[in-house]
Amino acid sequence: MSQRKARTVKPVAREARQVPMRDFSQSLPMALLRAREAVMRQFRPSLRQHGLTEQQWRILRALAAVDAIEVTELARVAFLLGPSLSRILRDLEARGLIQREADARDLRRGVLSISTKGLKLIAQVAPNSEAIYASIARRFGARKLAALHKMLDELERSMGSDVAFGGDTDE
Amino acid sequence: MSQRKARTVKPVAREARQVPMRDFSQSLPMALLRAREAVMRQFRPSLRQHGLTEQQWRILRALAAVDAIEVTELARVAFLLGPSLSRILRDLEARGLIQREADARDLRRGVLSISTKGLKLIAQVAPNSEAIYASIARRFGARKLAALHKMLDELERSMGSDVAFGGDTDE
DNA sequence: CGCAAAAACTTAACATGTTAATCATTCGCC
DNA sequence: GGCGAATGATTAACATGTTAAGTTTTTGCG
Repeated sequence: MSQRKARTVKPVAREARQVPMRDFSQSLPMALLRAREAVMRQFRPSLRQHGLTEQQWRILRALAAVDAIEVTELARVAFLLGPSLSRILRDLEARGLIQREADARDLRRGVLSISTKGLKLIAQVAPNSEAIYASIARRFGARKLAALHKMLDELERSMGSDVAFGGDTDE
Repeated sequence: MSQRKARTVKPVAREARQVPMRDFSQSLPMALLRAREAVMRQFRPSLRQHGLTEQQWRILRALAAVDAIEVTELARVAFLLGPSLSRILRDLEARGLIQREADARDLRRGVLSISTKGLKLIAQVAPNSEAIYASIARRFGARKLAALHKMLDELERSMGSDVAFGGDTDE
């Protein structure tokens, strides 16, 4: 037991593990992740039945709300990074769910719109999706839901669009 | 202008696009995603400087808080799916940041612990990370932050561990 | 004992997240 | 007009999310 080199790896002793960090349970990103996952777990099966991922669904919904939209603007609205959006658009276009053409005034810009087929798919998924949302609002409470939305919005605003703390650059 | 087949794809007319869905701005998953991203944007650069991803950091923190832990339990605590965890553990072990051995009583189970090297890395990152967290708490308000945590926890609980609404199975 | 079912991981396969690099087009300016 | 910088979008490369399938070891039980 007092050998200098143990045959099996031994955990570092508790006294040596004292690390200057708050507990995991107080991690804000973790709390947000857990809450979001709990909500998405309700929606995913329904979307999956229709062959859609969460992100694809976001894009279709965003397109259904407008006449046409540019790629960059869609990325902003659907909250997706450019590279992810590029890949998904390629797929959705191949499936005939969306249409795309170049902006005549600026050939760099792509203009997107939803297709009739895409609209039909939305019409199929929407009722179920709305029912799930209603169920969530009922269980959690519409009042509290509104309050939560407000706080999340405030949190986002208070972070600003920049990074607030540089810290030890160290190199 | 009255040709039956336009040479360029035309957006579906507005009247035909009326879809039975609430607006994007009221999407709870979207609000949670945006808030989380706003927060994570503060932490990512610091983690990145030390060659860590968000998930790797979660694992190291979780390991630092205990003597040793099984893979499945770590997945639960760090909120990662098994396959993701498997990959990350392989990488962290190769980098010497964690240790692993098999449970002598049940060879299926892997027992993990953080290494001295891992602890040193945590000690390097933690101060910056804590400073960022403090900055967030200060900007958003400690009171509001606690209230938000409470609501997120309640939301998660109200979703339950199951899916509450079956919906149109349809096939 | 022996063997089918369950449990704990891991691997596989494909979609998305994330940053950096690249490509094509347009803009600003001389 | 022409050319370097800026812009819009895509591609590349690697990490993780997500579901299904596979592997190894245990369990439960006839």
